[in-house]
Amino acid sequence: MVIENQIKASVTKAIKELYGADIAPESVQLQLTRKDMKGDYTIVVFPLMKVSKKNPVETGNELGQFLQSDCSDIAGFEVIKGFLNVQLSDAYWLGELNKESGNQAIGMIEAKSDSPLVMIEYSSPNTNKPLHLGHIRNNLLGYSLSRIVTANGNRVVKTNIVNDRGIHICKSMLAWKKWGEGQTPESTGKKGDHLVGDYYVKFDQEFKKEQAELMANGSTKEDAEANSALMKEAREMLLKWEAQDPEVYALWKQMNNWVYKGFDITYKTMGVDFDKIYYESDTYKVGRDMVIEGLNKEVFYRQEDNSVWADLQKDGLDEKLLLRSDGTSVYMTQDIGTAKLRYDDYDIDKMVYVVGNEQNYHFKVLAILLDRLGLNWGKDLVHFSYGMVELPEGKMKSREGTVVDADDLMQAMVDTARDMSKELGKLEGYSEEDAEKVYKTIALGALKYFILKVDPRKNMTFDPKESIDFNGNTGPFIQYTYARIQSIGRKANEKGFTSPDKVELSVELSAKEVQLQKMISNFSAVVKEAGNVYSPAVIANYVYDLAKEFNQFYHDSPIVVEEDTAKRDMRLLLCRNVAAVIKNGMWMLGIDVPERM
RNA sequence: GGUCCAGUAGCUCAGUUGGAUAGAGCAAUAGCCUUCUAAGCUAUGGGUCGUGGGUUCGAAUCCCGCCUGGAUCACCA
Repeated sequence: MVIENQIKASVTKAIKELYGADIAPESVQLQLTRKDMKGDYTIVVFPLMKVSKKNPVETGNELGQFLQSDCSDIAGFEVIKGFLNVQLSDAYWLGELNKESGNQAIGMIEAKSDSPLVMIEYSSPNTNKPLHLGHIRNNLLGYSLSRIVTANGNRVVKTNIVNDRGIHICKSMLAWKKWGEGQTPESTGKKGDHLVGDYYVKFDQEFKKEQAELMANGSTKEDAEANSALMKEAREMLLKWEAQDPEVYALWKQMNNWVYKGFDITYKTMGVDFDKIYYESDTYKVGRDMVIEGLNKEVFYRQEDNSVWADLQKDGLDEKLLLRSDGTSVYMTQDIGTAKLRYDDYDIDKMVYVVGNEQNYHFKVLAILLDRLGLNWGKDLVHFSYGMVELPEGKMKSREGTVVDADDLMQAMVDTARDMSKELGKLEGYSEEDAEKVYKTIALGALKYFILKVDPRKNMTFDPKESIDFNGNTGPFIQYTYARIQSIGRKANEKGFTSPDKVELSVELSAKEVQLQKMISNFSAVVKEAGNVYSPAVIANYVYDLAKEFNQFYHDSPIVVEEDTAKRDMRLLLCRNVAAVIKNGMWMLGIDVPERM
């Protein structure tokens, strides 16, 4: 904010004139005053005692007096212990209010054609089972990040790498072939991803059965695993797939398509999308070529058994396998290939991978390898590393059936939102269809906010009971605040009050009103911060605080019913700006706000 | 064992470029709807900020040791 620089400059000047010392304006410790104290900005006096050679209170008072006469926006000050609290004039805050008047894009910077291009990868599902709670966190974080990065004035490409090949999908295919009796999503009425997931589970069950039988007949665990006929069949299927055996390939395509159709529904419900989707079946060969190229350039080396490695010891890491001795590729190879394709497709300035923190090591290695292979953004790639989602009873385990399915969860949230809304008697006069849209907005708002408000780096506990709560620090609370403001706008219109563009600078402001305007003025700094540290949680917490603040203001300040025209205008404009900030903040979280709820 | 991350109220979480009396929500208790949406507002109780040292005018925040939990160090993805 401009005012901050002004105050810092003024403090610098004061130090020069009062104590004859030179200090750098940036060294002035300036912060927003604690909410429970009087004042707007606080200057920490302690560091200045060295040059003032006086005690903190004296220094503070002298400084305060100087500032008040030097800076016209400063209306008063107060020194408490070693802190100089400066109070800005109402006129200053009203000026700030007028400045953002009618700005729907408040807090957002528009990208230009030469703005940095940021590619964000998220979601990255396997095609052998439906999406679950862990994927939800990934998708919501990725999508929100894309919005935050956009709001910071960058061009953004959202991308998804689909892990569509490998032994896991062969397991589902094999199980379907053996026991599926030709079932399809159409014949069963099941979502394709769930149907395929069922066969993945089926494979595992049959495999376990087989293992138990082998061990009952005297095999050791190791032998049983080595002699598994099922596993052998799955591996053979993978080889056939790699050789593009027509039958296997056709089945693979068919089952993957079922899954994609299912995923599309889930993504749509979740409200996320992608600009460009990559498939591992297209990228793994490119990766192999890249590794061979690196081998020729002697960036990598080949061992006697024909496997290819990267030596990372001078980077403080180990050696890393890139191609198996049989020439097939590993995970790392595929990521190199995907990176190469993206590099060719887009003029990427920055690449962000939204992937769980269990892969920290992988991305550290990937960054080094891409750099060695000459991809300019490789070294600076961002691994947006987020923590796991745990349930109150511990980790999700598919074997124990404790995995929370994404579709089920979202459906349950919508049902709860509907019940709650009907019970509260809201949305009377809405058509069934419109009401249903609002239920969905609230349900998804609750889920998204619940997940995004937590610092992404941390593991989080997901308690279904809590997530479905719509009171307190929740998405619906914020949505409700927005709807409330919209309602005020409608009431004002009914009474014929046009929302003003400018308010008079002579209006007196209450502490709450100043506080609200202060928060609005701070919004763009919050957006910047969120962009710098890649954290939707920063936005989430800010928007919550703002909504909380607004509700307090709302509670004891008449708005539409205020008789004083100037005051009413000021409050109406304040409402409008708060609404715009809430809407934009929520947009950055990928959460919609309803006009009524 | 090496590396990385985390530990804050009964529960879920904020707060770390060092600043004032560590904040919210949930849960509990007590209030507020014949003026703008009560999915709201107000009040009360609840803390050795894992632990022991250190640096400093000042430490939840920085440094070192230790304890606890998690991740990772695969010719798995």
